[in-house]
Amino acid sequence: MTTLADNVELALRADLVNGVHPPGGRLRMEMLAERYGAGLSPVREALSRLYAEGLVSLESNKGFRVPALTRDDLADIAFARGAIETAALRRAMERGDLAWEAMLVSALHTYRQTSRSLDTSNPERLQAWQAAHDGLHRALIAGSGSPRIEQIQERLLVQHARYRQLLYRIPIDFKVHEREHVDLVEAVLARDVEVAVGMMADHIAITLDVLDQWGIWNEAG
Amino acid sequence: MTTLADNVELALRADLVNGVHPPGGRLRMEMLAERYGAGLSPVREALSRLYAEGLVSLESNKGFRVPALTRDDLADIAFARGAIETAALRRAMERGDLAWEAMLVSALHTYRQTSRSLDTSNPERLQAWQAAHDGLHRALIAGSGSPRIEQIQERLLVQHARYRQLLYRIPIDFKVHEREHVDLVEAVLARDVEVAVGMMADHIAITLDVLDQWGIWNEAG
DNA sequence: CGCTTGCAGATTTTCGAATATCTTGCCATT
DNA sequence: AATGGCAAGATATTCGAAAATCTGCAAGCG
Repeated sequence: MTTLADNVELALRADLVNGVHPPGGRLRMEMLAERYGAGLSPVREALSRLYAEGLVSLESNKGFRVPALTRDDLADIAFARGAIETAALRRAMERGDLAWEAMLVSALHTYRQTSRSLDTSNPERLQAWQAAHDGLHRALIAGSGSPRIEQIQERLLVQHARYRQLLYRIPIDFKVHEREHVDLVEAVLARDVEVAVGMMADHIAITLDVLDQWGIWNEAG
Repeated sequence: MTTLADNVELALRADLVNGVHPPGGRLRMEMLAERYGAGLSPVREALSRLYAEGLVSLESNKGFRVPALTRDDLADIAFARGAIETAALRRAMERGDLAWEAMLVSALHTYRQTSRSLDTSNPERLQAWQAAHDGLHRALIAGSGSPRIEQIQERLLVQHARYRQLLYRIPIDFKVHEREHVDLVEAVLARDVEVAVGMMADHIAITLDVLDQWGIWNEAG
């Protein structure tokens, strides 16, 4: 049996990623308690965990807030992801076994299928595509065998996901995006370490470049 | 003004690092509340944060525990540190300015002085040396300009610090240890990226090797 | 007119008690 | 002797109210 705080944490994390609580805004305890059907204690515990995860901010005696979305912040996420995921990928390619390869191929397949039937105006399809995309990134480094690296990556992915709201405002060529991943997995399976790591680094850096080109940051923070 | 939960978190983190609460043991709420002079709410909030930080574990309806010290866990910390700190160092060496260099030299000086007057049986001196050592590692990557990388490193350093208890059971050649750091900083200041990054990687890996050689893991977990 | 001061309402933070869950040991049953 | 169930105590979790803190505004003062 899970505790109430666990449930609230889960629901709250999902809502934060989906922009239900506007970035930059306050998170009033009473409002949250009502929304998630719990008392103040479980809500506060959930927020405390999310605070340590970096998904909400906290100022003493002034309560919790949703961090604003800024260019600098996204750049930082991208840099951290680059560091973590390239190191993890390198290690996964050195020690990953057949089971890992199988998982990777499976994740790629799921991603390609959801990518093919993607329709950004259909929330359900979008959700499935996002899950598949993150799943592929998780699978890529799953072979590294490092619980900490996986946890850190997981958290960076969640933080990155908050920025997808912005990304969908501009026309993305999903074909190109899909090709990046297909090529990357191909290099990984060929155990071509330097090429794969390089592609991973480029891929992670691209999101920021795209947003910069479309001048998103004036309107959004 | 800070909140009670903040104070408890701070005190608890220090105690966990210093082994006041035995690894593998339970952390009973009432006992903690008394020890830190607070009610259950602030204690629970502090524990919730530390849980998300990875310093304590939590099982639903069974409370919090101090994670055991195991070889696998230390190996994981070392790997994660290697990934984070080498990437951060590389970037710091590319973009670090004179202010960073000055900070680095200062941190090295403090470390050398405390190292020289080190006496592992003197808690105060030991504490100072530990602080200086961690400070030097923090300074090394401070130039990277990435809040997230710095936070992740900070947390890994804290988790690593729990293992120092074990490290002090064996005779360490602090002269050699000091030399490693001096050489590393020298390479960093010379902006010799590949050499410096390689030294950093080696340095982080060594702790585990040393503990393995002395067969610590049978007695300790 | 501008600045401080203090009050009222809103909100966060903390407490103490109530509730839910787990653990242990005993007893009945097989 | 082993197993299963149950009750009692210990403990974690949650609630509802009290206490502390912040915010905005208006009165008082220079």
